[in-house]
Amino acid sequence: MSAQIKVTLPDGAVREFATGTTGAQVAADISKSLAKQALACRIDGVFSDLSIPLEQDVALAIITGKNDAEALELIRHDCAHIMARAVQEIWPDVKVTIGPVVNTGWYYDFDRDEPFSEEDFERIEKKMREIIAACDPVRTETWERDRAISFYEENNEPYKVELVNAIPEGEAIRMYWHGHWQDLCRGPHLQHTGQVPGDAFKLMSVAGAYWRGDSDNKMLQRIYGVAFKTRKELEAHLHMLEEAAKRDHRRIGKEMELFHLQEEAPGMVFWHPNGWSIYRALEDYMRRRLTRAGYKEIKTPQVVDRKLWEASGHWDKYRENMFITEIDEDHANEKRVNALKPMNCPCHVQVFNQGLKSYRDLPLRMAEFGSCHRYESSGSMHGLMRVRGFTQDDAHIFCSLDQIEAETAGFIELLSSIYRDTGFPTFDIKFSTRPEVRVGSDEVWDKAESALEAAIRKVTNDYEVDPGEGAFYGPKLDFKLTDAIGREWQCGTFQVDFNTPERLDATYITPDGDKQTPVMLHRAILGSFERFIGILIENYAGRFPLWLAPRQAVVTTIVSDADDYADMVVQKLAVVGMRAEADKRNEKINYKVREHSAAYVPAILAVGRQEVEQGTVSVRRLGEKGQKVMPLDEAIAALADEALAPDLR
RNA sequence: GCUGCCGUAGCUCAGGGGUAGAGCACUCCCUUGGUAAGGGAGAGGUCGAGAGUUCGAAUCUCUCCGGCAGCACCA
Repeated sequence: MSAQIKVTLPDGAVREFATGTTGAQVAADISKSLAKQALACRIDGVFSDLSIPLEQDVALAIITGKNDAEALELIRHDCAHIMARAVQEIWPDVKVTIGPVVNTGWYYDFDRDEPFSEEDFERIEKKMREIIAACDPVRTETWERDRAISFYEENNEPYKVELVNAIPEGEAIRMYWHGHWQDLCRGPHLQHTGQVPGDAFKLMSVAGAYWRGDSDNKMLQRIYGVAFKTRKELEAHLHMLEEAAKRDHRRIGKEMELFHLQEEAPGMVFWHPNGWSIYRALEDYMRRRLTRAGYKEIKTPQVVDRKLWEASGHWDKYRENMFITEIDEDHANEKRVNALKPMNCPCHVQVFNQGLKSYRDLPLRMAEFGSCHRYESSGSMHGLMRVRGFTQDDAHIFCSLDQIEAETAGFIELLSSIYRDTGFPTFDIKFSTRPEVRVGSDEVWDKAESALEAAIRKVTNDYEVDPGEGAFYGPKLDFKLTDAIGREWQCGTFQVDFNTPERLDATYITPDGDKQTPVMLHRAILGSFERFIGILIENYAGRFPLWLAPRQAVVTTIVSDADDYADMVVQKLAVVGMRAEADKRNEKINYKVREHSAAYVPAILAVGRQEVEQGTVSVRRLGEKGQKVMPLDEAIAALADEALAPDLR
């Protein structure tokens, strides 16, 4: 009597079932083992629970552990719920909020007066394993809004009430139960708690997080966890984290004596000789690249009267991030307030404004290694990655609307080449278009956006569009590069600006003899030297290529009879422009090799009696096991060649 | 800025109401050794800063400064 529906499986097979049959029953019909392994399903492509009754003809795909990404998402999502249940079983008065899946695991935000400590983790994990071992069934129902609200009001879960109220009209309100424990959730979830591997998750950390991500709201406690399908994968992940920690630029910076930070100047870098050597190698390289690309380098003041910042709009919109200077009243001749520049753009317009400019001067590319200071909030600073005093590889291109496309294309080409040279062959592009609140006519925006997009297309079709995320003064491109362990860093930027030149009265004379406001293109490739060097340190894990390495070679003696010879070798290396030092200490060669290897010196040249007699050096390269005896001149020539910056080879 | 944690020798860290310890690094002595730690001796600290409690504080309390994780911020 009951109507039949047709279920099409991924292999094309069609089976008939009674209306209302669930995905789980279909799986059981196919095989017992599938029924057991089934985690969830896709109904006409929609990620769903196996307990949902099928009401019409559908395409059904059963998801098992073999469907990697989906299985992991399910496991992590169930982990979030199981953790929340464990927490509420241990501390019944804790309020639950939200618990989504994130890259390698999940988090769940709780409202609890007393802080969670990492000592609590063991207790929570134990409880989670009990819940998993119980194999409690998961079930789901769709409820009316009023019913859900009164349910959560009765259960004293105010955050859930707020969440239910926020669900848009027409969207289903799904209630889930993992055993006796209940949560509001989009789903889908596993068939029962026992499908979460009990030995492949771990609670990682606890931290504060604002309710709904708004700093005006109450701060909740967020517990992060990671989860995988097997214990082995969990262990591999934890191992990867250890390896990443070893690359931390703050740690390597200390080990290699590159730089330090101290509390008298929070967020400002004290560069040591080794770190400054990397900085200079990079700066010299960038200077050559920019010059060759048609940029003119300038230098502008760091301390500038507030009048200019008022004109640029920074005083109004950015003052809380600016360092304002104070001049001793007894010594100041005049009352004036200055600020350290947080950006270079207004200063560059001042340079542009000197003398009358013609359309023949455009495009005018003005570059500065601009030292900027921003009063960043205390919690946002992070080693070299986010600092208060930094140097941008900044430049502004003054051009006409018609020149935007060619300038964009030229920029992307330069940026790709520089990223390749510095060890980052792949990077992502994000294209941000006009926001709601903006300056400039739609016609001008049309032109700017299409010019930018056309320019990217010349390089790649692989870019992401972020609608509405552009600056109020123009559309922009952001460039994120990927390091050796797959992490992404935003460095480069390219912004079209219709606003600043007008505010600061920049003009040029057109072929018709009219005055016209130029377009200003803000652009950076490294972003800042500080941050980029931080990324370089982590990318290379301290093992810099020769052209960047602070000490490119150490010439170390085996016996003191070779001291003079070692000095001579260092001299020869210096003549070909290499950064080399002699190590004539009274230590065994084993000890010296160990020490210099640990300090990531790329080349160790050992000299003993044999080398002195034969005019050779014994070359040991970082990361290689043995060493190679080579004629001195040959060794030096090879090293000198390799030590050249990529653009000079 | 917010929540939590942390601040002891140059570095990594232990300790903890009766004014301090380890390893490495450092200095000196012996050792001239052929590719990732040769041996011995020595020196080194107002326990982040200030205030409070106490007979006594590095240890307990408070405030501040700085750091770490995350959140917020990053035109």
